[in-house]
Amino acid sequence: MATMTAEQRRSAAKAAHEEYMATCPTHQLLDIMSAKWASLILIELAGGTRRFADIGRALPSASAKMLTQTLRSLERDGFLTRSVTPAVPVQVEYTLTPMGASLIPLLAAAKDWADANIGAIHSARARYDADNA
Amino acid sequence: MATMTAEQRRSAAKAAHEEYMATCPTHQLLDIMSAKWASLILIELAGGTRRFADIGRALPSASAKMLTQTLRSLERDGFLTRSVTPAVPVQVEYTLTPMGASLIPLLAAAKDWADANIGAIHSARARYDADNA
DNA sequence: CCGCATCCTTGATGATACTG
DNA sequence: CAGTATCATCAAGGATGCGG
Repeated sequence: MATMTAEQRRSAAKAAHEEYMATCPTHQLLDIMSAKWASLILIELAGGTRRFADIGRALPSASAKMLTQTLRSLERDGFLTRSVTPAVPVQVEYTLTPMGASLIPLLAAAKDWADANIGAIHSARARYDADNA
Repeated sequence: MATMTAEQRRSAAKAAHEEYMATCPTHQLLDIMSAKWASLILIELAGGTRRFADIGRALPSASAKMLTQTLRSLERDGFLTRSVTPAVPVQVEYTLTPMGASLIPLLAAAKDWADANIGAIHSARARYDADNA
């Protein structure tokens, strides 16, 4: 069989697309930012260096485990730095890197759009739900 | 006991923060956009009206189920409209609403940032993994 | 062609308890 | 203070089959 079946073509297209998805910069960024606490942490750090407990107080609904996990992930990707001060008790401080800081305007733009359109979204949602009651 | 215990204060703060999270426009937008296929669909529709099967071909790695689910969700929130042409077989077309279209520049900004910084992210990741080997 | 229903797997999140 | 470890939960996503 020198030619591919329709099935094979679909399969190849799917594999190629998955490959693309895995490397697409935009999609990778979306993945990073869509972590439940990532954007909140970046916004908190936009106000300056913070200690672990400070972040915990700013985000009371996040468990310590999730804070650690998200902070580690953001550190790994170069959005922030973690510095430990050997004292008793230890002090750990988190600070945005220049790259992390450069993302703040994007978050601000998202906030502006959200503030401007959230009303319309809620209206659309209510209308949709009413029409499909 | 006229005053709250430390435990009660923490609990209250947590409840208040969860309330805030549920109403924060920015966070709601992040929720919508972080649906695995939402941004890809919006980008595809930015090129004009598309039929269901067209979108499926553009995103081969998405199952039909997820396409339907994501499209419904975006329709409900007013990002796009769905119109059915009663024929045999039926034709279903999806088009961005003005609000949906207004989100495209934001996605473009995210893409620009991602393209500019994805290299740095990968470097940071490699360095982090090497340091913690 | 389009989409719903069902079953199932898996990763993300949370609660709790313990350590340097 | 700043985690780590473990267990439990739950919703998102994927596979498959049927129906208008």
